[in-house]
Amino acid sequence: MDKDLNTEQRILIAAKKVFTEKGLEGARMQEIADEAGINKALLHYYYRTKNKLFEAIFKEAFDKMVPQVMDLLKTDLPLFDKINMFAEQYIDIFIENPFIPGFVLHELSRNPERIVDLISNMGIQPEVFILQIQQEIEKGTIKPIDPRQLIVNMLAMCIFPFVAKPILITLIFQGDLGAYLQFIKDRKKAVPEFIINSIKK
Amino acid sequence: MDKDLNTEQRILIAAKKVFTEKGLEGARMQEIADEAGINKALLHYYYRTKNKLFEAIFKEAFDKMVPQVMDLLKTDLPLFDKINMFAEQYIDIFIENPFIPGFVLHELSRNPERIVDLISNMGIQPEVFILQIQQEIEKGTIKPIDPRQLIVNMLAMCIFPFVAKPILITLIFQGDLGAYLQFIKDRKKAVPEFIINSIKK
DNA sequence: GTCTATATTGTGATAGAC
DNA sequence: GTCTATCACAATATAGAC
Repeated sequence: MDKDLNTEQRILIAAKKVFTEKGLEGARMQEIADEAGINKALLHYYYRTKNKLFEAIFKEAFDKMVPQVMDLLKTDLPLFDKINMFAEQYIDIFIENPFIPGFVLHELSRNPERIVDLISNMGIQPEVFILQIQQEIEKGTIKPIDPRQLIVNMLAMCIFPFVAKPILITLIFQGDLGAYLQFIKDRKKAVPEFIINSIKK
Repeated sequence: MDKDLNTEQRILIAAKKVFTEKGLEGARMQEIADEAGINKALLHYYYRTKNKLFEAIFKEAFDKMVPQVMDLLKTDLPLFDKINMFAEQYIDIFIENPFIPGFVLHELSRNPERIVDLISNMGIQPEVFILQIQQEIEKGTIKPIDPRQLIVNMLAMCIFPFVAKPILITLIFQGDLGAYLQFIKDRKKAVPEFIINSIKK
């Protein structure tokens, strides 16, 4: 499996799989080693401790979760265009990495101090987007709304369906995985439509 | 601490605190014992294993997460009334139990088989609510929308702010916990308003 | 760099006195 | 019922040969 990749790459791929699915505490070094097709000792050779290996994976996951699409909100595109592109791009990222949202959210809850470090390095300031929303309200283009409520609603509707995947499949899709996946794809259009319907005058 | 409670009650309170904050894998029996003001052996006296104790806690948490408010959706109240009451009651539950959403979602992801058992016992059928939405659409009272998208949006906007608490506090509230809490309270009105604005004609 | 074998530690669980 | 002391095992981590 993946014979053309070097050992370190195989470790990172295996570790990402196991850590994102089971979390720091739930993951076993043995399982990561098996997944990578090597033995435990080699894991410690490349990354001295489990925590060091975890940090490498977590940072990568966090980068997927937070900054990429946030840059979009800082551009000078029209508001409705931003909302459309944001939902589409964000949901696409999670279709490719379905375990990332639950993983990052859970690990941040377990260890909130981490966030300050992670965020201070990257310039994620929602102020620009908030300002844009306020200006649209003043211009009378959209209905009055607390910009922070709007942002959290956007994040919630994009992220939640991945965090709640098992319960949604059972409760709403009667175990039909295909129906769930189609539903997720549909959300790339449905979510921005829902948002824009709510705020447009 | 809590000297008027008996040992079993103290164990359950302590276990709820530790399990919901750290999960099954992250929780330590020693920590639960300390929290309850007893020793490890006594935990095993009341609940033979860690898993048994966990199951007791998880079931209670799941009951808070899922059924209570779901009953509301089966009543014959007008649609907009339901949406208002649902958001208010659901968010109130999580204000009282802020760790429940992340806990339940994470543990269900780790062990999805559990869901079928848990749900089969309680009659949580979203069909009634879905039917009501479809009827309102046919009557022309609200805009056309996939009822499942609407339901997931409602759940997402109520639940997500609690799952993402640490990241929201840092990213949106610059570490101001009080602002976050006020924001959550405001959502009891803001969420149903956002939803109804989106679907009403 | 990669392996086998082993050391070390952490933690769930039990034995047995009171 | 509650405690102290201990066991047994699982899991991280290291030593050392190749």
